[in-house]
Amino acid sequence: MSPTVTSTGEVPVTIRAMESSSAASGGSTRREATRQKLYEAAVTLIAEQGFSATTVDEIAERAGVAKGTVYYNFASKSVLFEELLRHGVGLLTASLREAADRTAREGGSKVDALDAMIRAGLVFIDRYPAFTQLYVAELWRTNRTWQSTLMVVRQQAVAVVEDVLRDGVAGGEFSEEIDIPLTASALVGMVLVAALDWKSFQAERSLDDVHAALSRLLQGRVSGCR
Amino acid sequence: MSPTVTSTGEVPVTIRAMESSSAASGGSTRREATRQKLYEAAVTLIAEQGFSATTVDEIAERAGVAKGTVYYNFASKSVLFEELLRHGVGLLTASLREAADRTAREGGSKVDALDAMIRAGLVFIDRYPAFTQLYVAELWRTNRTWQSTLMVVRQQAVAVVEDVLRDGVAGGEFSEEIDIPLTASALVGMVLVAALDWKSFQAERSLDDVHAALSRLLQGRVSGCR
DNA sequence: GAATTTGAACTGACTGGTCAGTGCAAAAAC
DNA sequence: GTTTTTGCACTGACCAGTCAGTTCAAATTC
Repeated sequence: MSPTVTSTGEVPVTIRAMESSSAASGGSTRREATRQKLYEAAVTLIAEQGFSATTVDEIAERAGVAKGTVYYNFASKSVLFEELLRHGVGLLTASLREAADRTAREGGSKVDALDAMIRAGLVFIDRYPAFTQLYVAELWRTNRTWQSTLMVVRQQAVAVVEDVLRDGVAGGEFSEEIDIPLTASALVGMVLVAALDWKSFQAERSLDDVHAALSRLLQGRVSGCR
Repeated sequence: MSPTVTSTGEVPVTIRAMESSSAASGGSTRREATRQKLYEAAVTLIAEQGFSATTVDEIAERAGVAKGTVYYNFASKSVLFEELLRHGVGLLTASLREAADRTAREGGSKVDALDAMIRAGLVFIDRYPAFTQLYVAELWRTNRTWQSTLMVVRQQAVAVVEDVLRDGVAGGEFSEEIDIPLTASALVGMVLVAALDWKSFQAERSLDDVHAALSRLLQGRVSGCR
């Protein structure tokens, strides 16, 4: 399930896997290609309409595949959805972690790491807005069907942020008073909501622009300080 | 028969209103009380399951009312939902605005106003977690059905925050460089996501505790800066 | 003040339609 | 010759919305 391997430096966008993956590395079976097409079809439709309102026939049609194929590849509609969730969050966490690691490697501070992760988050949302939408829409639902999958998947993403905060506290860069899980949530929320609003209501703005605004907020440069 | 009939929406408070059992809170009419029960039933179910997965039969049952009553009171399932949205966001914006005004009246700064609004937001989410869940889940959906309602309703809430930021910039308290709409979104997101995580995963914590953590983040006291 | 009327509010069985999932024989693809 | 995909008919559950009929408190009449 690991995304494409990044060999060397050079802004390694580890994300490509979500789009039509032609041959390249691992088991690029025919089956894998079909599943990929189904993911792509499903993610858009479910983001637009929600899980229940999206029919399997629609997904198959959008993917250009027969309905039977859906069931040949996935046990059920909800299994398709769960695997889609895991797939997408895997890409996101890999990208966040990569940003944090790169910053560390380059000797940046923990604030730099957070800033790099904000950017990585924005890049991800820019590329996969539908997935992000869908994720947010389902995350806090009390529905038992996918609750366990969602919990796991949420924890994966938030944990990356928490790790950076923890290191920052340990290294004296952040106040010992901060509440790590809550601050991590709040930071994720900040990026998530700002980015979704960006995509939904001011899509013309550049990523750099949005990033700059969030950076400012992160560093408390909004009110007087500095 | 009666002076009570009105062709428009206006529900006149009838003479016997005081005597009626449910005089206490909002609803004075019988009809109003029923609608209230339906709102409450719908908000919980839709937050749990999503709009499409929630059946009208379920809503009626939970409200202790016959299915026909739902259709007597609302033109359709989605009209019920739209009115529910408007209703809830009305409560939220009133509460935010009240917090901002109170701070201004007491001579607080704009940061104080933002802080008071964060608290008001937390109090709201604490009281109506289901509504908040549902709101977040639907807000960025690309579905055409209620997009207009959602846009209006979103703007109402965010505008309150934007106003405070604008005043703060005008008064020199905030940097002129800040991007008002984006910062407002980000702040809303910060509170929203932190609060939802609080309710979902660490429900035992106190509101003050959560508020303190977010205050710290707002004032940039996380990283070194004072 | 008892009897009667009125109509808004409510009820729940019913209908027409939709959709997840199945089954399977034949065709492609590898 | 095995794996994967196709196409399509079918089923049984489920569900939004309807409608003919019931309830009951207030208004009206006598």
